[in-house]
Amino acid sequence: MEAATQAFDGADKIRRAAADLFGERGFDAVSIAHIADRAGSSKANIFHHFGSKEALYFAVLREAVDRSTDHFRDAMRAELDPAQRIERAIRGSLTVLFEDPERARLIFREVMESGPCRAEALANEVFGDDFTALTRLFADIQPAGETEGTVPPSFLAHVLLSCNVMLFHCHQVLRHLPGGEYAEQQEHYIKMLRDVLLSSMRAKQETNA
Amino acid sequence: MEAATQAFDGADKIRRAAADLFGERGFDAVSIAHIADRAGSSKANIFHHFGSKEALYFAVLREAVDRSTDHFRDAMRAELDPAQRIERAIRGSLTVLFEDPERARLIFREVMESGPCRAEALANEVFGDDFTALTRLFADIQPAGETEGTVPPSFLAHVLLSCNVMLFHCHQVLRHLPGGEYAEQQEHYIKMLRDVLLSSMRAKQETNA
DNA sequence: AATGCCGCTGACCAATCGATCAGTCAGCCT
DNA sequence: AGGCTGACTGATCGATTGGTCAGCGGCATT
Repeated sequence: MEAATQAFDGADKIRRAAADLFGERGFDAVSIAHIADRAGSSKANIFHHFGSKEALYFAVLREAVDRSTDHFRDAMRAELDPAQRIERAIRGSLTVLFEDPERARLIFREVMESGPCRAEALANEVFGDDFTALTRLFADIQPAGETEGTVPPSFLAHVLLSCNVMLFHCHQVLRHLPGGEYAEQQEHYIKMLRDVLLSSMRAKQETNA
Repeated sequence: MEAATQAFDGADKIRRAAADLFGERGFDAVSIAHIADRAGSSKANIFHHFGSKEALYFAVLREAVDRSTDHFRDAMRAELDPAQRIERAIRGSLTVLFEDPERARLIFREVMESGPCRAEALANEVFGDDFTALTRLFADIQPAGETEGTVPPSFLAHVLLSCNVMLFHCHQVLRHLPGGEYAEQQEHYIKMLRDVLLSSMRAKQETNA
């Protein structure tokens, strides 16, 4: 029965429950019993499908990463004027974060905690493509011939992603800060960040020491 | 004996061991036994001094927060030209993060995980003053009379803090990204972020929808 | 009908968790 | 000397942890 979807089989229900719980509370704060309970399954069944808690965590992480990059890539294909393309990139990145918060938290925790060993693998195999795409967007928009003495595109990508990630993780705190109303007005936030990025691209650099 | 400092008493050794471990691995991944071991004390003694694991965590957190705000406040007193004052603010915030990484991680985890309930308290009692000070710095620098239609100072504070926090937490990943060399050249990074902030202040806003 | 496989389970394991306990020891006040 | 306080400890508690195992029932194949 339930022939319509095989995506609702036991292993997948476990994966989704684990993704939610790991995202909310982190690896150590979540027990196999919790996951089994939320998935409507048994502890033993989790080990039957995934072998260990760590293996389940990695399975969930890999799925989250794959899904995120797909969303992100869709978000910036349009060929519009610079301001609109930047807006689109900001909104796209923001959408990736907010439409699946648990998974976003999962990934960021991994980035935070990864030592030098796993960091390089994460950079190459996980975030490299998206960061490169975003960098290229800024490089394309930059007025031709004016690439000397300006803020490099990769740094603008850093600014965009940093502001978005910070807004995502801290908006509950930001909205209570004096002048932090932007944390609740997403469209307003997007326009302000767009202006910051645009003006940074156009201005010539301060060159004093 | 050891009359020079009473800061080396048992409770303080426990606090410092706990700060290191909680910062490295988070609340749930650290056990009382670990802390007692690192502090050269006993499990029971920790409960004698702090009552519970949660109480110890809060004690550590409060101390970390107090120390951070002190450092941050020192970092931007100078009265220089705008570019130098911004540079100073960036470097100050960066110093707070990197000179005591465990404590910085501790605080950021708290911000990430705090639900709506504790978020307001954190904003008012912990980060409010620093954020306000930073916002005022940008407001002061802004060319007088040109405050209309520009990016508001509080958003520039958001940009500054976001970029620094991201650099701090993710620099192991960032340095392996294409164009991410800035993650290892702190002075270069500071100058680029300064340029972004300066040009954002000076430019007039895009006003299209 | 008998077979083997697979998704799944309850009972169970040793280890570890946070927390409590009675009790030791050193220093201080009277 | 005697009483008291506070720092400190080893032993131990019940609960929970990640993980194991024998076995159940349904389903397809032979």
